[in-house]
Amino acid sequence: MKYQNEEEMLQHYDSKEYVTPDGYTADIAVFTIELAYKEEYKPPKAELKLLLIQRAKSDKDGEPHIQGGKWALPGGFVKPDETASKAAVRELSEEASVNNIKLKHFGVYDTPGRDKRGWIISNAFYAIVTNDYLYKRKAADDAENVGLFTLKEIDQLELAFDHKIIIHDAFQMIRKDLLQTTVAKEFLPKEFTLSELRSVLLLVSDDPGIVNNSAFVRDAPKYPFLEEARNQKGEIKKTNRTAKQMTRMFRFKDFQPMPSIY
Amino acid sequence: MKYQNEEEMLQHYDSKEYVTPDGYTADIAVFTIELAYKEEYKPPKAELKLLLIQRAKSDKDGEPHIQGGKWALPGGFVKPDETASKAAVRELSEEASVNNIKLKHFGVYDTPGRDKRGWIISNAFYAIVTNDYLYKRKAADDAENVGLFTLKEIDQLELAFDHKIIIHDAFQMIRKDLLQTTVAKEFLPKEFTLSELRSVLLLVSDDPGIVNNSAFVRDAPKYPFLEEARNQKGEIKKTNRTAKQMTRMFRFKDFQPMPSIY
DNA sequence: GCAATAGTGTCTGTAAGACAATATTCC
DNA sequence: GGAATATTGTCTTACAGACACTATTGC
Repeated sequence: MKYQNEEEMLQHYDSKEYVTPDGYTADIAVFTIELAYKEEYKPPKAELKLLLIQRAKSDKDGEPHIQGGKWALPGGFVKPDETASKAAVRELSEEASVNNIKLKHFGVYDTPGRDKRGWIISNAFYAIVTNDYLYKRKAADDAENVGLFTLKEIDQLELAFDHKIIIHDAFQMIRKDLLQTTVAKEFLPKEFTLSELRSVLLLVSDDPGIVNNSAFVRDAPKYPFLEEARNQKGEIKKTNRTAKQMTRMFRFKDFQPMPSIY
Repeated sequence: MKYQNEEEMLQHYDSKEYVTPDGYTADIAVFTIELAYKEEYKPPKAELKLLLIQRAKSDKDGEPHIQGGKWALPGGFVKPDETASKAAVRELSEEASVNNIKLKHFGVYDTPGRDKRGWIISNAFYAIVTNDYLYKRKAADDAENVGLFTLKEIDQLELAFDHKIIIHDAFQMIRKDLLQTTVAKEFLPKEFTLSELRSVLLLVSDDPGIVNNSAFVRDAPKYPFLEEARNQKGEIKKTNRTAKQMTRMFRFKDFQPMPSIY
């Protein structure tokens, strides 16, 4: 027996005796809903868009960049002292100047050959940012350009690596989560009107309980995860940003419902 | 410019210029429901259990094994020519002689320091096997022992790495999926009685629509993802394995419902 | 007053929950 | 007949969907 105990064995453990991955990356599908208040006193028209960056054709030394010119999800290599999730936060800040956002992991992409550089594993996250964050965005070091695209527009683009697949998965995931969890709140201001919430939900559902406006306003106040926004005096807050008539504002309560098919 | 194009650049790309992970593993939470038909003509009593292996204290050369003696999820290193998902299938077959099962990825565990051997990333899957598969199980090379445990029992065990966290996540995930998808079918034979389905659902829900037997049998036949099992003559198949009285059998249709909180 | 959104009322059919009653069958 | 599960029936209340109607307000 060469080693007496686990401590000693660990000192002799050398991972390079085995084949190890060549890289570990985090890619982020940054969703935003453009709540276009085109006219005053109108409920917004929502559009679900994804932020993509166009990869630079070459780096600062003039070397051609892998998959240069193609559009891609923001992301990059995870450093050994961080989790993929932390790397995602860092990359978003570096590449797209996007901060303070909600992240959720939704998949791992590790098909051999997906990246010509070698055995590279990608963790996919989706993030949701409200529109105003994106106004502050700017292209950074290895991003030539940044843009917002609908799923339809993305299908026309040439995408890097297997990002088209990742993006389709991301859209499916956000659709599911919008209906089964309260993530819709990430697309909305803290306090919102029912027509704003409804315009977000209409992106992903044609349930009559949502489409039918009367039914929606009748039932929404009863949802266990919503409550009316009130001021110090206990009065319901109102706004007229979606209609001439002042309308109630709501907020999400800290309650996670568990819908069931049974 | 050193390189003329992407081909040439790739030839010179050397991942070892960067720090890369020391390992990429797949761990599998193998669930099974023991449908104990203790007495004849009784609906089964269901218990949700997880398969764990006890890590060998040392390998065949007598070297101490990392985290030897502790209980752990079956799993192991992913090879460079496979996906984590494929590795999971292989490991299950090798370590626990479990084959032909449904796998679902549910998380990545990459907190620095989670494995003393270095920067090791684990993909977590859950798998569902019906009871009979497990009767064929046997401990293999680096597993000293194999056992089935309830969540309560697991909390008493000493577990390797961060497997206790992974296991808790796995139980949460299976609970959610049982209620929001049709995975329940993986715990059941292809054709089952309503009391068998109900005993599975009772593990994770106290919804009155499930608890109340009359309500359950009244509504279940109307679920869009269930249909009566019929023979060639078009008659509803029946069995008396859960009661003296013959009872209808059902099967899952190929329909994925999308429950909603709105 | 018009247009547009917010919110309420009405009606009908169906679903949910509780629970009673009946049916079947092995022993 | 008894025990145990399966299945149907009853009743009451709640909810869903459709849609008409009222309210508010800037122009």
